[in-house]
Amino acid sequence: MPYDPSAFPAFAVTVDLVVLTVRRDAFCALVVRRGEEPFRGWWALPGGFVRKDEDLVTAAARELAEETGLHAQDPGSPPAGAHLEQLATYGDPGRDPRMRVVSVAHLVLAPDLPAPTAGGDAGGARWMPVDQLLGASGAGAPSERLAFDHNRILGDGVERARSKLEYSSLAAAFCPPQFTVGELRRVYEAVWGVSLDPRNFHRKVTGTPGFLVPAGGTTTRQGGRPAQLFRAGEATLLNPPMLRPEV
Amino acid sequence: MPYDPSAFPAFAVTVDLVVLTVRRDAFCALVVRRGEEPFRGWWALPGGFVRKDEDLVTAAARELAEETGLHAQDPGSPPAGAHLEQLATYGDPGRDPRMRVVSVAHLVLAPDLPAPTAGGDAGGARWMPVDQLLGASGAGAPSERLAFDHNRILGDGVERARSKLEYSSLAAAFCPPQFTVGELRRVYEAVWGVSLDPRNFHRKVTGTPGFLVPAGGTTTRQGGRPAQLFRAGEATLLNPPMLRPEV
DNA sequence: TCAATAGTGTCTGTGAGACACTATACT
DNA sequence: AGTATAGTGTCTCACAGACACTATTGA
Repeated sequence: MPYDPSAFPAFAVTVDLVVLTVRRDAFCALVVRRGEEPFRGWWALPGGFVRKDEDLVTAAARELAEETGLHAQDPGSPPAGAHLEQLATYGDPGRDPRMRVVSVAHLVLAPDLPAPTAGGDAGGARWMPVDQLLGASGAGAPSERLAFDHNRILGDGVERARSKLEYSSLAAAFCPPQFTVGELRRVYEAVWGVSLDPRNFHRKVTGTPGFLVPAGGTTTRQGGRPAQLFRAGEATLLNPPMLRPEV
Repeated sequence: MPYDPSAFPAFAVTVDLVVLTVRRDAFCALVVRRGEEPFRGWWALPGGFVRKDEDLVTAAARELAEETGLHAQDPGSPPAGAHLEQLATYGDPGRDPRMRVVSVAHLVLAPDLPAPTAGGDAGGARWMPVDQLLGASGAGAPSERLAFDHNRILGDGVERARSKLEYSSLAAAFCPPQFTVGELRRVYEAVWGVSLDPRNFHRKVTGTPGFLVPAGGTTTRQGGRPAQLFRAGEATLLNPPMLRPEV
C-alpha cells in the first residue's frame, strides 16, 4: 500500500507508572486520586501524555518527578534515585471512553519515601498495599478498584517486579543507599509474601560476587547484634538466581 | 491540568514484528524489502499501522497473516500456529523521519515454513540468519543493516527469545506439531549458538513433567535409531529452568 | 561392517533448604 | 537474665555436567 501520512488514525500516547516500594514490611504501589471524569474520585496509576518531542522513557521520568519528586536512576550516579524500565503497552480500543489512547506503562522501583506529596494536578496521592488493590494471593477480590485498566497494568508490574527479584539484583532498588542483609531480606519477604531463612539468605547474598559491597560501618537500627552495612554492587544479573520458594 | 482532548499531540501507532524461526539449524528472522522511501530497498521488519478500532495484538496477528500467511496461536487450538507476544514499544522522536511514530513491537516464534511469500505490499520477504543481521556473538559487525531502529528491535526480540527458552517450554513453538527430542535439542543449539550434551538434554526434557507428551509413533527422519515423537505438553513454565551454558 | 542417532546408567561437584550453634546488641 | 537479630557450620537431597555404555536404524 502506498504511504499516506494523512491516512493513519491518530492516537493519543500516554505513559502510566507502576511505582512500587516497600514500606513497613508491606509491598505498596503509588496511586493518585482522579480529579475529573471519567472515574472522578477513583484511585488510578499516575501518568500523563507524552509530549511532542519527548522520548518515552523521558516522559516517564518527567511524570515520576512531577508526581512524586523522585528522580529516576541516571546511569552513572550509583546510589541515587529509583529504577525505571518500560513495562508493557496497553492499547485496547475503549480502554479510555473518551478517545483512542495507547498507554506505555513503566515500572519504577523506589526505596521507601517519606510521603508521596502529589506534585501538581492530582487531587491526592498515597501508597497502598498491592494486596489491597489486587486481592491477596489467596484469591480474595481486591478491596479497591483502580480506574481504567489500571488493575491489569498494576498486576503486570507487580508480577514483573516479583520475577525480577529472582534473577537480578534489583531488590536493592527498594533499599536506601546503605542497608543490611536483614533489611534486604525483608524486601524479598514483603515482595514475595513469604518467609525466608535468614541464615541461608545471608549465605546466598553475601556469597554471590558483585551483589553486595561492604560499606564499612554497622548499624543496630533493627535491634539485636549490630549488622554490617552494604551497598549494591555492580552485578545486575544474579547467577545462579534466587528462586522463590513454594514451587 | 484540566483535560483537553485537543491538546494532546497526535501520534501514529504501528506494530512491528520480530518473526523468528529455526531453518536448517540456523536461527533466522523474517525481513521484508522496503519498496518506498525512506530506506527504499533496505531490509526491514514487517509491520504496519494499527487500525482505528483494533487491539494491538489483533493488529500484530493481522500483519503476521498478511505478510506471511501464518496464523497466531488461538488459545485452545494446541498444535496450530505460532506463538505471539508483545515485546516492547519504541517511540523515540525521530525514529521515523516523516513523523512521530510509536511502534509496539511483537515477537513471533514460528516453526520452519516452506517459503515466506510476501503477502501484499512488501517487495520481497526472506528469512535471514540473525547473526548476519546483528553480528555474530563474537562482536562482529552486522553484515546487513535494517531500516529505522529495527536492528535494535530485532536485538531485543532475539534476546527475549533466547532467555525465554530457559524458563519456558516455548522452544516447542519452533518445532512442527510432532517432533523428537533431538529436533528440540537442535532448536536450543541454534537459538543459543551452543552445543548441548544429547544425553543430559534428553534426561532433562523428558524428566520435566508437562513439558513433553509422547505422541505415539517414532521417526527416522534424522537418521540413526528411530526416535520417539512428542508433542508439547501443558506446562508453560519450566521449573527448574534449563540454563544456558557458558556463564 | 561402520556410522549415525536414540536412550540409560553412573559419578561428581555445586548449591538450596533445614537447622544447630555462636556472637553481640538492648531491656 | 531474657530476647532480639547477625552470622557460621554442617548435613542432606536435587540436579547439572561429564561420560561409559547399550539399542536400533541405514549405508
